[in-house]
Amino acid sequence: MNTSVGKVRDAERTARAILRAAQKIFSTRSYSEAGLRDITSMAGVNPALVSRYFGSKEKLFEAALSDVLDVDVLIGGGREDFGERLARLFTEAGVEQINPLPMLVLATADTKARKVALRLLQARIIEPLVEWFGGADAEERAARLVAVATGFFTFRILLPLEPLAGEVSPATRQWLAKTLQAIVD
Amino acid sequence: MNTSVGKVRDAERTARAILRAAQKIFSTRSYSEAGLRDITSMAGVNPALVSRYFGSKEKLFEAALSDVLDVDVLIGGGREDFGERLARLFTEAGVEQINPLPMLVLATADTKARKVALRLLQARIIEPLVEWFGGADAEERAARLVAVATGFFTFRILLPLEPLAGEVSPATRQWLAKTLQAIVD
DNA sequence: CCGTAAAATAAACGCGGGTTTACATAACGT
DNA sequence: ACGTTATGTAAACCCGCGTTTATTTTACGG
Repeated sequence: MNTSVGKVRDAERTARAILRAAQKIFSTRSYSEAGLRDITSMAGVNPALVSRYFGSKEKLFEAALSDVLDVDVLIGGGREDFGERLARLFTEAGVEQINPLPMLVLATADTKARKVALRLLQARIIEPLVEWFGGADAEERAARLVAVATGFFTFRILLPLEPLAGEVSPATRQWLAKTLQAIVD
Repeated sequence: MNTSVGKVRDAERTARAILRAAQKIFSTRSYSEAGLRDITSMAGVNPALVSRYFGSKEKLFEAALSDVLDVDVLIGGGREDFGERLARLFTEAGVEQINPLPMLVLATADTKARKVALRLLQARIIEPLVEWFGGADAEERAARLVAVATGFFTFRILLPLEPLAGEVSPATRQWLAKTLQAIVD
């Protein structure tokens, strides 16, 4: 048993370090621009370990995205303030933190990442969302929600368009809240 | 003067052929996945001609996107049926045709293409749109519009999410029209 | 202690990318 | 008609990528 910190040899710890680094990198760079050497150097390990612990770059991406996708931040509250809550979440989320939405948008570009993203999005977000919405048009509502959220984030983070990038004005936040709330009602 | 069709040597014609092929390819594949050899083979010419006629892949992308971006399809009509008109445009546009929206979304992934896309979007779409909107919050309205349109198209074409991909239901089209119209009013 | 297996590394491999270079061929002025 | 220039091609170059292989280093049970 080793209780010291630092450069101990621990497979689990190393795999986690790679996963965390991958999540950070994949949140800012596209699948093809995010080099395995970038990720592993951020984690402080050798590129070959990706093969060992995750099998391939694609599998690593899947693990990274899957670990980040969490529907509870969306539906973990009442339906009344749904729009307000999500609008606050989306406008306050910084660029620097790990975020599933940029990862999703960035994934749309690469064929491999796109397949993985669509599958995970369906299973981890859409399906619970449909369950939560209920009703005949639940699928449509869920799709509208992710579409608006993704579009908003695209121009807030990836293509920083001035009124949306940086600090979001109260007016735009209100518009976002209203638009999202309309999807629920 | 050569009036025959086919394999005549005409620099302008060749450059146009490359540009058209580039627009098609860049509408379906990301900047990094769209190989110059794919584009030039579709145009029926040699890859080296990209260097000659456009300077670089990045310049070719810029020319291709610039040629396709057209704000008139957005503002070329009355304000009353703005939402309806755009909703019909966005839901009827097929995957196969050249389309600026997929190009934009796909461009967000690559660093080089992103810079070009943001600059062109600003100059060719946002600014005329702001002019057309008028008023104090014109920038905000323009940004909201492109955000919603882009989000919608992301899940309609690139990440084909079922209720949005393929044939769009009347309910969703109505929702889109209403959402877009609310941005104008 | 020591030997064995796990963990991590270093270096190379194969491949495809954009781009450049050298060469071939068609068009056009004189 | 011919030589010059524009146009197009073929092949190579250089680079970075994901991945594999061979080797070194650490941990742990006997």
